[in-house]
Amino acid sequence: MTTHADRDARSRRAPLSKERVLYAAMGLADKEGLDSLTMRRLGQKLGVEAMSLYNHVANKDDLLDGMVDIAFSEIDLSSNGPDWKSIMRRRAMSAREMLARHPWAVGLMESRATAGPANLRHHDSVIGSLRKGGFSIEMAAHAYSLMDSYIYGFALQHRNMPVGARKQAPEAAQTFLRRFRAEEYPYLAEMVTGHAMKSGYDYGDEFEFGLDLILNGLERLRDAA
Amino acid sequence: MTTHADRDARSRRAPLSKERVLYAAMGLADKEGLDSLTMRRLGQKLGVEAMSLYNHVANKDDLLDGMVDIAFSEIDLSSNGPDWKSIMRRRAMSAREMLARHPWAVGLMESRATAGPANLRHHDSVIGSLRKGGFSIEMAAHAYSLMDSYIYGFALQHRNMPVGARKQAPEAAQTFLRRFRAEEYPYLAEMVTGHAMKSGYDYGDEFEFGLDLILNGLERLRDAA
DNA sequence: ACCTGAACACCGTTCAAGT
DNA sequence: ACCTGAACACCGTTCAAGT
Repeated sequence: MTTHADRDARSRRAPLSKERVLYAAMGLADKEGLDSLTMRRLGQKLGVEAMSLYNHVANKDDLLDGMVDIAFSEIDLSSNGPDWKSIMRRRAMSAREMLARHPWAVGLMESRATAGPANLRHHDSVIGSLRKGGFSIEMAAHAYSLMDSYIYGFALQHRNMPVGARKQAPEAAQTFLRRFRAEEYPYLAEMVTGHAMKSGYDYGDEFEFGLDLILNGLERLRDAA
Repeated sequence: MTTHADRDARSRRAPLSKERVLYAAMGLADKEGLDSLTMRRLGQKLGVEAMSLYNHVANKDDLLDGMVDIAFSEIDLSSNGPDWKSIMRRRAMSAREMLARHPWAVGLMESRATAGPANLRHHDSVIGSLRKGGFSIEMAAHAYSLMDSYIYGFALQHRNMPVGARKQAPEAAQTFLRRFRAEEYPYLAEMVTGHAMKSGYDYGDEFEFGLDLILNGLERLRDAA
């Protein structure tokens, strides 16, 4: 039965478009996780039957591809800066923020076979910054592979942490410790109690240590060449 | 209807066990991808109905947890070696090989909340090697985070490459180039044509460049402390 | 103790039918 | 042109019933 309220809600809502579908999907995945993103739930969120979505995306893979490309477009690529290093540093920090905002993105990259336009633009911009910074093609390939492996790997590790460990390390570490006898894993126990359990510890802070080690190493190699 | 052949096959087969279920699941995921690993297909492979599997694993998550822990146990942790650096290098290379053998493993780590015994043993061994090598707790935490982010991130990147790019780069790069006009992404085009398309190029070879840069950087910081 | 068949509540996706 | 309802072939998982 179609009530007046239904009809009102339907006429009031903005018309569907691929863009609206993609942003609604991102919002759902951000808030409730990628598992909660089903065509039926997404349709429900948009006040529409699941089948209507197929008027705007070819299928679920197309939906996921679109989401990933939007995520890519959120990374800061501005190439004004004193040198390649500061540009790469800003990009890396921005990528990490994006991956923290959209925890599903790192897991989704895996299966996306075809890179979208934002992704291609991203590749081009990064390689361009390195080349203009004096890197040879080979060195630019090395550098890019290294930086992105670190960025995405860090996001993966961060995401795998027991939820609590990201913000309130101490409590999480305690429940963690309870799971095994300290004698069995002495070094691990030492690290948990003597480091991760300290208040104020946030695994996210580890990012800049590795990033700077990598950027400094690349700088050294570039200068030597 | 139960035929003689059915009965024979069933009596001939080894009795099911958690171990057999886990190894069959790994074989299926290795060969046909994680998407192909369904309880029904796994049961079929073992000559059993899907429901029988629940006698040996609590549910699918338990199955995946078990697979991940076996994968972890395949990483070489032997701690004989001249120094922390060579131990860490061998571990990293071994981890990368494991992740290449089991491409599903890196994607699965994401959702595994509870680390298995092999995983905990792994953590303890790595931290132990670093501590014995003269790293402070803080530096060991930095180093571990950096190395593993790189290892898993590299595996993720490697897995995301279009299939062909892993072995036969030139063909893959050509079809890649056909997808966009070179003028639009000049630096990307330069890299593809001038680097990735060269015969003999294998993205997997990039791993050691980054690994050694990281290990050398860590060594420098350790020596300075 | 282990395995099975039927059933349940979900998926993504198709297709003819509505407006 | 866009949306819907019913249907299809799949999932993971349960439960009572078989041996």
